[in-house]
Amino acid sequence: MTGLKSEFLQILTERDFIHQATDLAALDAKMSEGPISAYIGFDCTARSLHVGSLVQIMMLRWLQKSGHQPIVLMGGGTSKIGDPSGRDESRQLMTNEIIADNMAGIRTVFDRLLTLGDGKTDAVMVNNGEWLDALEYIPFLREVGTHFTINRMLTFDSVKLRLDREQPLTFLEFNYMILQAYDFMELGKRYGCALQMGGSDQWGNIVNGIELARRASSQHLFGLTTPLITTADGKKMGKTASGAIWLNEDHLPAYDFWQFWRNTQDADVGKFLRLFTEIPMNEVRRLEALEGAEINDAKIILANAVTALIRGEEAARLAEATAKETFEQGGAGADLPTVTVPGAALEAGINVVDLFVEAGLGASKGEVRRLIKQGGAKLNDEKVTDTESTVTSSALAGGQIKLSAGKKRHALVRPE
RNA sequence: GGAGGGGUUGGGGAGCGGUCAAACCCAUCAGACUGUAAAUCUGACGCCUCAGGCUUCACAGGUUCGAAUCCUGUCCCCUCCA
Repeated sequence: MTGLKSEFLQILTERDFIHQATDLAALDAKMSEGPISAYIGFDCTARSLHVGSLVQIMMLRWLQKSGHQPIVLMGGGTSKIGDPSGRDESRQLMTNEIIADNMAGIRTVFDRLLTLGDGKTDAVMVNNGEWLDALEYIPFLREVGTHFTINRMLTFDSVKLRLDREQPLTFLEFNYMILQAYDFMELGKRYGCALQMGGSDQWGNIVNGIELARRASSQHLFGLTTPLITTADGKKMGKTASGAIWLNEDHLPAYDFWQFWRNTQDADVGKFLRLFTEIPMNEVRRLEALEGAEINDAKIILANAVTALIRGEEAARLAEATAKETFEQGGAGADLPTVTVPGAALEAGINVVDLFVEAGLGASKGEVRRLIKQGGAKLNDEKVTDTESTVTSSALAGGQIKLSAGKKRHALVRPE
């Protein structure tokens, strides 16, 4: 993997972004000659992307930083079909309104991380609905359909997996890979896009696009995939108890986002620093070499860097300060989740159990009772022992009450 | 269209008239140990007015003192044949 000339590919190699690539040498030559355009497709099945897409986003960022043009392809058209890759079951079909709304939400991340505009290396956002929605069936079949054999399509993992498990795969979904291939060809024609990147599960789709473009429009395109990012214990990254780690603030508060990175396992620190931050490699190597409790410093740096990138410097600072105050000084940081209760109600006294549920530290009263019985519930850092006890305004400390469920989950209650 | 098999608490999956809020595994949560890590150990894991009560085993009825378990109908899924 040595001897690469282009800055972009050097960075990607050094930071372990590359899993597979088609003709890396030729791509390297092309990229070191001058700027190219490259794209990554994103599904718009939700209003926000989550950390699962972060590797791809970082790649686009590096691409732009090293002087090339990123194209963010929003799957407005393909979201109406649903990628069967990695899915056992068909996705629900989405309406135009939902898709448009989702695209707007997703856009906010790219606004922050890429420079979008009209300049030579300014990123562009494109919706594949632009060309897919207007396709005419017969002409499409004649232009594109002739280049695909069913024999070959059946060998692709996304298809094979479903068939092997004897699960239904609709004709609609079966067409997904053809449309994605078509996307690549169209982007090549319209924007001079020469490279598609994506997760390793996209390899088949990407290769299809390259072949289609070669046969149907004589373009020479390239593909590159990232490895599947798993945590050290082999789990898919980005899932926690409370759900996905969303990139958008309105889906997941910055404090929780920061905590996610702070709680990275030791073994993953180096990998995450490489993939999700722009910290120079010599610094990364130093940080990942830290041992014992010292590696916690590296985790804080990781959390700060990623949070600053995705949510802004200010959000990162606030989250770190709150964490410091809460965990190291046993206090209550300002950025903790806060719930307000009517002053009068607090005056009269609220049952502890109810208060915990109110604060979102338990899904049901039963859960909170259990928490208390097991000694995991704290009020102003004192263990709650009685499920029947009542909390009144006398518990206010500095105008607020701090509730804790276990060591990591905290919330503030304020009267209003 | 015909013949079978099946739908159980987040996932997987037992149970097949009472001893069933329902084994076990995973996930999750808490406690201990730690470093807001991992591993390990312990406990919990439907809801509530919690030593008691209530609602659950696709849905609607029925049989029975008593049903997740038996019967009938409906919906959904799978396999095989056409």
